[in-house]
Amino acid sequence: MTATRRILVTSALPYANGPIHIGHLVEYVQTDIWARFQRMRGHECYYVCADDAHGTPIMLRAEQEGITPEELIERVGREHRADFADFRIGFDNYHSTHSPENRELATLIYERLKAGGHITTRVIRQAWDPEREIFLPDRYIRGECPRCGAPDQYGDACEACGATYTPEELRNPRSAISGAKPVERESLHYFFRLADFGPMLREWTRAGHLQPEVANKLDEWFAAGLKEWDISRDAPYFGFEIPNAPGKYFYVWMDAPVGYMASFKNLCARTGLDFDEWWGPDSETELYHFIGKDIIYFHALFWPAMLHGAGFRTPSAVWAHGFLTVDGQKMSKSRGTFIRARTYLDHLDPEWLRYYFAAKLGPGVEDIDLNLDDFVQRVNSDLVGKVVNIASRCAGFIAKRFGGRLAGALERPALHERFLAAGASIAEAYERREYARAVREIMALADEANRYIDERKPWFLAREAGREAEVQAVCTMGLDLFRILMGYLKPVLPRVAADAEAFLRCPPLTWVNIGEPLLDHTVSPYRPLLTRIERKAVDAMLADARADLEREAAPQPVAPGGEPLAPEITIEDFQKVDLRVARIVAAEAVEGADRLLRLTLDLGGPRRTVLAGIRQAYEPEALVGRLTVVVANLRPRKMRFGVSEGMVLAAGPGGRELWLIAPDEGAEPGMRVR
RNA sequence: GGCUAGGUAGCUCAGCUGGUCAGAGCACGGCACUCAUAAUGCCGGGGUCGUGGGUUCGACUCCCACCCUAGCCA
Repeated sequence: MTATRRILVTSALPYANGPIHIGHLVEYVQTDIWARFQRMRGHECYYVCADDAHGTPIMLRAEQEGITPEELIERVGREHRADFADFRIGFDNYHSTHSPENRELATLIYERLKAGGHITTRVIRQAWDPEREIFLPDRYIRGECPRCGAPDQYGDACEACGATYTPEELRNPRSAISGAKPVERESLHYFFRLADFGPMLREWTRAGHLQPEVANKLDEWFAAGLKEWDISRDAPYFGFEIPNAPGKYFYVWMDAPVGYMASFKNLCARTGLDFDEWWGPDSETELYHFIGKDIIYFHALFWPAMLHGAGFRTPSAVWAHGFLTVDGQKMSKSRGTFIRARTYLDHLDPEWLRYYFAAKLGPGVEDIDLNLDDFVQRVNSDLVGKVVNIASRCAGFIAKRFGGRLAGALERPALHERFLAAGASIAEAYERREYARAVREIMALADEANRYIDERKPWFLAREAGREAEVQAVCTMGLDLFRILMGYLKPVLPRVAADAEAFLRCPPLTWVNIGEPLLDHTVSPYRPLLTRIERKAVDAMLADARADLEREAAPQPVAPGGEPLAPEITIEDFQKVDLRVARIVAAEAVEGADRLLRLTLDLGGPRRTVLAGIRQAYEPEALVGRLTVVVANLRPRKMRFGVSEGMVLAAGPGGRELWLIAPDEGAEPGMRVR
């Protein structure tokens, strides 16, 4: 093996305004497997991440919840950490972009870029919400698509026809925050002169730091020309203020990737690592960023340019992956396939999903599909039926007949060697992020191990007198093969591997010690290392996911009292309704009508007769003498039992559940209600 | 609309630079076995490799057009 490498890996920073979902997890699982693999190889490998905590959406969401942004990101950060921990994502550090380290580094990078002449300013015109007094990002302007006329589209693109445009082109634009019509307003913005780094980037993107298909994509962008990048936002904004620029803040995407550095710096403070050794321009360490394909632009252009321009090292590689679909569909809220990490954890074992992702992940940017039927079958047959089964079918003999004692020699050394030899190819697959290939090769070995046991038939030998030693030898061999398989799967299945180590009573498996068989060694009694997935549990999870969404889709103001709000009216509309205080001077049941009471009302002068449908809720006697409110200018309506000259106001769904509206003490009949 | 990636057995996927490349796992059918969380082993059925053209002695593999899916367009 090569000399010890020094490796720092990152996953993209999840945004701190919402929960982790299983789509996010593809990336964290992918990165975690890679980091665990590197550590098993004996390399020095750190895995850091952080919450991406700045920007307009977080500011607005906090406001909506009536808390400060700091409180919001603290709470979401706690949830994120818990979700990751439960999925056994083994971060060495998890930090936040809203941290002193990030402020310091973002500011430093900015100042160095400025000193290098790479920052420029320019006045731009932007949509402004006159009611909320805030500049509106494109996503916060809604209106009709200028091309196809679809209503309620974002300010940058139409979801119906796919057109892209600017917010100014939108028809009938409205602020998504206040509903006000946006106006144009000028503001001084700060720009990063990306084109200054054109030559450097062209070289960097073709120097093996990116996947070939990603490099191809960048060529397109180069061809289109590198534009200046707008890195400032105006107050009010939740983020870091730009030095010497009051009221101007770093755009969230400016300080987000700096969060990688900040998190590592925070780790350095805790562990004594030397930050400069890892981030200095001549660093000899390796730096890898795992990202989703949607944020390639930021990581393959802006980020290397920023780092280079500020005198830091550039990444060894940026690796993009595709998105997750569920049962072939984009994760969809309406289909109930939008599954939160927590919802998954409430019903299913995280190791299952880690395995399934690994079995599907390759080095490219293709999307992967979580097919739930396939998920159940694949995990059950591969992991439970094949791998774990090997231990299970050998352990019984070893425990019952030999008190847990393993034989002193391997029954078939050549097979042991073949399993070890396969490790090179498996390691190469992990290294290249060809996890699907690694898993295929490991499962082929598991098939072989099962064939071996089948061939030697320890259950048959056990019945023959004098062949005990063979039984022990075969099962020892089987457990040796199992141990090697567990070692190869350990990056994917950390919990199962740890339990297997406890069962085998062996030191933590590494790529280095995996070749050392356990001989003349006592193992613990076997306990099932992994159980089968039941389709029922998957369905229960889906039902929960749907319930989550319904809760979310029906937020408080949508249907107060279980009834949607009527269309908006103006104050003029309301003033047409003449509401008056009335005293009920007489009330009697209407003959022949189950629901009606005939009320005689005093409106401070004229008397009115009103037929009210409240009979199931009120006894006539109880109403006499009390005050209520009546619609006094309602056109009289002729009913079967007479003419009703108005309408009394009552709340509730109807029947017995009706409650008359009454003015407070002091109101007099005839007073108008406004 | 432009660009990128992909469309291979019921499902999930391998198939490098054209000539045993038509494959694997799961599912399905039969047999064997019973140590194991009904697990395992052996055998088998099943695909005109998105559609239509073209290049070639020969194409899943190259070229063109079209259809479908996903993503990107700062």
